[in-house]
Amino acid sequence: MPRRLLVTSALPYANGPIHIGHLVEYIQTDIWVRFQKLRGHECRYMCADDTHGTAIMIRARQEGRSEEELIAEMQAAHERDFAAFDIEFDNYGSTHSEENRRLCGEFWAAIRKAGLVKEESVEQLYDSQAGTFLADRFVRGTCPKCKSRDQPGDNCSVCGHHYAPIELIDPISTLSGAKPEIRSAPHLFIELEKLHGFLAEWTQADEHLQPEIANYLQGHFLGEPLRDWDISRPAPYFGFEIPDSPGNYWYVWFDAPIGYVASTQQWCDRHGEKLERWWKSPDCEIHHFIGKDITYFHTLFWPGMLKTAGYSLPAKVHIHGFLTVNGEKMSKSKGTFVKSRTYLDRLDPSYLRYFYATKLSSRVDDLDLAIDEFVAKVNTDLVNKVVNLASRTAKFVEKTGLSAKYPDDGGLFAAAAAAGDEIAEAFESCDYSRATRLILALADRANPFVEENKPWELRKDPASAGRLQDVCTIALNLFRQLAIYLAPVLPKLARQTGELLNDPITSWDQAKKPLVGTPVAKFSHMLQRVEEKDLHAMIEESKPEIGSATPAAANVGATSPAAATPQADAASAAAAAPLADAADKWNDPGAPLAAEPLASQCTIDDFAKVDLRVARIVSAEEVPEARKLLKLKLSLGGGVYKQVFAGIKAYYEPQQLVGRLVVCVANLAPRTMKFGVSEGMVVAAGSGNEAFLLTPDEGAKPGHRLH
RNA sequence: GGUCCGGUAGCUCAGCGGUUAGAGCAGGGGACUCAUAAUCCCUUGGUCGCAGGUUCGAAUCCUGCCCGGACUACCA
Repeated sequence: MPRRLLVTSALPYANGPIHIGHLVEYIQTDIWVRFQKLRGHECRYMCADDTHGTAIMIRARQEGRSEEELIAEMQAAHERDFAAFDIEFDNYGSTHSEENRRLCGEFWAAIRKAGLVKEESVEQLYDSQAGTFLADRFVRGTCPKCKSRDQPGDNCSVCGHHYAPIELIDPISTLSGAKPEIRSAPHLFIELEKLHGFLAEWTQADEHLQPEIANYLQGHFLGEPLRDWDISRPAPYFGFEIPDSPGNYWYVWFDAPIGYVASTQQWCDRHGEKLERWWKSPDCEIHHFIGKDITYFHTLFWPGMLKTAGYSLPAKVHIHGFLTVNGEKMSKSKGTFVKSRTYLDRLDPSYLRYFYATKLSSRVDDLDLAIDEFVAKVNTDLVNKVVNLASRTAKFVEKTGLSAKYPDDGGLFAAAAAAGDEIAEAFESCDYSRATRLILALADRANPFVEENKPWELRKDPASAGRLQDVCTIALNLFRQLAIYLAPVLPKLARQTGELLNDPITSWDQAKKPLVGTPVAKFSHMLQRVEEKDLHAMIEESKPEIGSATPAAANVGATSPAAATPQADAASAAAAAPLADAADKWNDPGAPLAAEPLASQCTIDDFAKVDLRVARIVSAEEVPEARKLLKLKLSLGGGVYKQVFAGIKAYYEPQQLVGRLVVCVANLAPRTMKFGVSEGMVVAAGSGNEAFLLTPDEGAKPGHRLH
């Protein structure tokens, strides 16, 4: 029984190009859509560019052109990239469309009618020079808590404190450099709390969400009253003006998800379909694929909007994690922030589609692209195993075509056909890593068959011509099964296989019945091996121009030789420890070392990360409620101070510490403790039940670094 | 600090109450030469993070701890 499925990916923002991180989602979704279509379901894939908001407005202004011109250019680039990666939307729209404007009005009217809208005045920073209110990202200033300068508009990078932009001391607009003023303006809010009961139920019911997400929402948001959602922005703003609130615009996150519906509307108009059949029919399943960063919008606001406006709720919101490269966050300076263009210049899109497939599961975990793993997977799995099957047999049957009757293969084809259900289940549940594993296991059975039947020997004897044709018919049918199962992941390989065997791949069930009697086309390579050097070149190309990073690197180099010596000494001393040394008349016992053996070796670079400084304790006080902590104020000289909570209450009296020099870890990430922020650490020797602070020799000054 | 996820072979992972813990890759040995230096056969390698508990039986369930990651921040 065919299902009706409407599938979406999150709308990419029109402010930047598509990169390999975005592609995790579009590839994941496209595989799922292609799988559903291959299974014979009525499935449509909708997406659009997300075009509204301050960022677009500002950028258009900076580039001296209209927003419309900017978003048209970005959209063309996005669509080109998606097409190059074989991501096939049924409709790709824009949130800046008449369909979307009309639907936003419809949703809005319903929300108004349900009594969910209220108006409140909001104070925001206003840049009178640029003539606009400032979103968080366009403001910098001094942190109201720790007083660090030049911090972003939402939270402090030094102490981690969160605040509103208007709390910043000496705020500066990053648009004009002007000092913004505080202005208040009326904003419209949706009172989401009125939908609390519905959302609490919906998020927990019927596996609409992955269990970890449902659980997270319950604990994180639904455990307390839902906050009102500020969905309007005063002019100037690039978006849709709210019909019953002139001068105010819908916030981009209001109109963006409605863009899913608007995109479907465009598709419907083109195909003579009714929107209701997709968005208001209980027979249609709506599936959203999104990244974990926008969970909040898609699992609370959006279902609330749909429910209120009388639209279908999602059958499932599939949430994925982020891409990391070589185990780290994508980084522009490391060149791992690879744009799809840069990738396409050097590599085959099939590689990335396959690699992501082998890494994706139904969970929200981040996904890592490790360069050597990428190369190994693509070459061994796809080229050496899968494509190799065709590559080593097709040319033997170029002249004869496939046998007219499928020969006895000892049950290989039937076994692979039977595996189809399990593979399909894995695709259905978005567990593509499992699907690809199951498929590759089939390839591992097909190659030995070729090995045992030696077509290269059969071809030498004209009397074996029939057997040769049979062996190759079997091998190519086993190959074709793999191509069918991999078709959602590798549409190009499926097309090539269809051409090779003169029978297009259009349905999952084709894997159940052997193909016989068709001509076989001349074989040409289906997929090139991937070269590791191309990946490295791609990463090099993604790095920004050489800039300010150089002095830092030189600095590290300069400290290395000096610091290398003590390390070498420590290592040799440790190695010599078991031997008696005549010069050592102290015979210190081995207990302390034995109690805490040496840590694993570290490099000089590792050591250089830790900035140890001489510091003076200028004040020390008890923290009455704390069992172990003393609150210390350390001076690094020149008026630089650090507040540190040290776990030495049991061993030192505060007054005996004041004035003395100690060694502190000066670049330790600040940590908010129960009694305040600790901005460093004082080093001390000792096991768990004793502590001895270190004091430098005479002459050391606060601020001296330890090398 | 809290919440969630994870820790199984050198690497990526499967197994998630029932023979002696598996696969692929990498490593070692051999075979083959049709194939994109591909393939095939054999093989080395593991106190399943640690410690308790439940059970006839635990990698698997429970508790505590340690480590890694994600999210979040006076807070579920």
